[in-house]
Amino acid sequence: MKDFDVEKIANSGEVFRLNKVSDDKYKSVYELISTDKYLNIVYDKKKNTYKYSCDKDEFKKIYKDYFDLDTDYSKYLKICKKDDKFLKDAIKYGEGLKILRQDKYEMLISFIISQRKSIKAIKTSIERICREAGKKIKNEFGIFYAFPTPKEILKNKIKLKSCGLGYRYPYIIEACERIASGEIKLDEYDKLSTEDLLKKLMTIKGVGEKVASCVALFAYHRLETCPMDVWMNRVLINAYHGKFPEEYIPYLGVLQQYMFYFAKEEHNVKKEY
DNA sequence: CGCCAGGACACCG
DNA sequence: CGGTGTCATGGC
Repeated sequence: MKDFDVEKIANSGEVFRLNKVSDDKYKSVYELISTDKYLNIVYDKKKNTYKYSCDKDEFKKIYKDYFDLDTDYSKYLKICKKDDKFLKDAIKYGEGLKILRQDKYEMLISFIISQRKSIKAIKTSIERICREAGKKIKNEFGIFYAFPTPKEILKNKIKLKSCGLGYRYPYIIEACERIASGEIKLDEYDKLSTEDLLKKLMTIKGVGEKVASCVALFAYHRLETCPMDVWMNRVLINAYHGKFPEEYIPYLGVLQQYMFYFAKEEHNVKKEY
């Protein structure tokens, strides 16, 4: 399936608990843990198909939406300007990427952790807090750990100090306190405009514009939000002379995902664009 | 060993 | 408002 590529999504920096666990000539196996749910995904290389460990009802109810499978991304990507070689190459390179609909709370904590860390380091840090504070999941594939709820994080404060969180530790504790107390209701932010959503998220200590944008894009599916990290800043300066074209703005978050993935994987931002 | 990582914040002018 | 130093720690 060229319009849905789990391998690329797993490496795209928008989801941190989707990982390849085995790979041979015939198939690749991936594991996804989202909140407290486990999904095993087998990609058949010959048939070019995916097989999932859940039943069809659950897939339809949860994962179709989670992976945004009903959306034809060509409607976003066709706004690429004809003379925009960088985006054209990025779209081709990133074919199969999706903007997922992930859990709001999990994204918030994950991206607070993400600041000044590599994607690899983010993943290990998240796995550690899940192991220290998350519920144990046992199934036919093994033993896994759910993403801890705010209460579970607060209950295991001391253990979390050994998870490589560094200076982000107090940020996470405070965010969890405000969510657990009911002061912050992430679900209610659904009805806010994107501008107000970002403002609300940024009232949380440790959440600046970049982290708020990631949460808005990857959890609230605000496709116009464009997280600007070190890679996207290089893209903006080197390929767009400091300004993205106006017509990109409604879907800049989607386009950004292809640009980010292309730039990060190929390290080619400085070359010829 | 040094450098960078999907940055935020306090402080400054 | 925009610019600067500082903040822990893992990966490479």
